[in-house]
Amino acid sequence: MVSALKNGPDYRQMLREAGLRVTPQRASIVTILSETDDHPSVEDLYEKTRTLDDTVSVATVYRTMSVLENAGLVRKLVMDDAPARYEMMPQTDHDHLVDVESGDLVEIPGTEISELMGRVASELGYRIVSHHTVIRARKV
Amino acid sequence: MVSALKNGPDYRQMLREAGLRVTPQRASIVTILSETDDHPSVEDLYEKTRTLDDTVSVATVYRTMSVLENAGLVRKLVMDDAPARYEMMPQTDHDHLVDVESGDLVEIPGTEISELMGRVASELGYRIVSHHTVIRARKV
DNA sequence: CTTGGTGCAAATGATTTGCAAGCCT
DNA sequence: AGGCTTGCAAATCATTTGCACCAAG
Repeated sequence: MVSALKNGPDYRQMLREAGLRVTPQRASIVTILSETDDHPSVEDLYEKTRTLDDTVSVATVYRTMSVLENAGLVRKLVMDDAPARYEMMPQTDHDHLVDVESGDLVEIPGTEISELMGRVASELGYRIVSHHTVIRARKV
Repeated sequence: MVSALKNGPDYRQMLREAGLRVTPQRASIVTILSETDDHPSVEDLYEKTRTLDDTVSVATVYRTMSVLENAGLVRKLVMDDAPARYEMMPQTDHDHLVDVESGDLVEIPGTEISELMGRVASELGYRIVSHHTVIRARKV
């Protein structure tokens, strides 16, 4: 999952295709977010990105996440009481579950939940823009 | 839906049964929240409650919501970008949808969504504690 | 060049908290 | 009486923004 090239052209291209300017900061942030398998907060992302590129500021991480979210490249996970977390927009849709004991974020594979939501919303005359669902659960 | 008695003993009792102290502030806040059919934010709640009892402070509304949530008497709806909203814990379960145009909060009747979540979570070895699901959607 | 991006620090907005006084049980 | 609650104001936390400078296209 880890690319050999730091800041490889793949990420730059992804940005360019979305019609966004490619800055070194954006490339670094996307690199870090892409190669991480947990769901980092802005603060996490900031710290990790800094090890790769120390010109990045927190403000830029916030701004970048916002831009990427609007471009549909990343998904924001709104938490109940903790700062938001982010993931690259998944190709295989899934939902999330927070382990209330550990705080871990577990991915729920499968697309059933959002399909059902879409169906139910359309019965009310709506089309889903996004659904920010976080399930709090405890190990059995 | 609107009770004749302001601050009726029904709400005081509801608090007492939950093992909570009954203060005039709590009674007022619960009265307002119970008799409202939208999903007020703390600020909304504070303003409305003030018309009934001007000794209430915002801090107390926050503290009361927190206490009531822990007692399982109210449900907190975590929004994406706006302050949290609250509703009395519904007997008939339902989910929520935010109209991204108007900001309106629409209730999605039915229990299918949370049933599916529960089923899917249990496949991962979890039992749901709570799920705060808010769907952002746009009118068709 | 020109527009948009960035760092820094200050500003904002929501929610929390320390403290002294007051009320519920 | 004694501990939980409250109001007030100050504090915290996450996120946003103004501004002067810099860089991508």
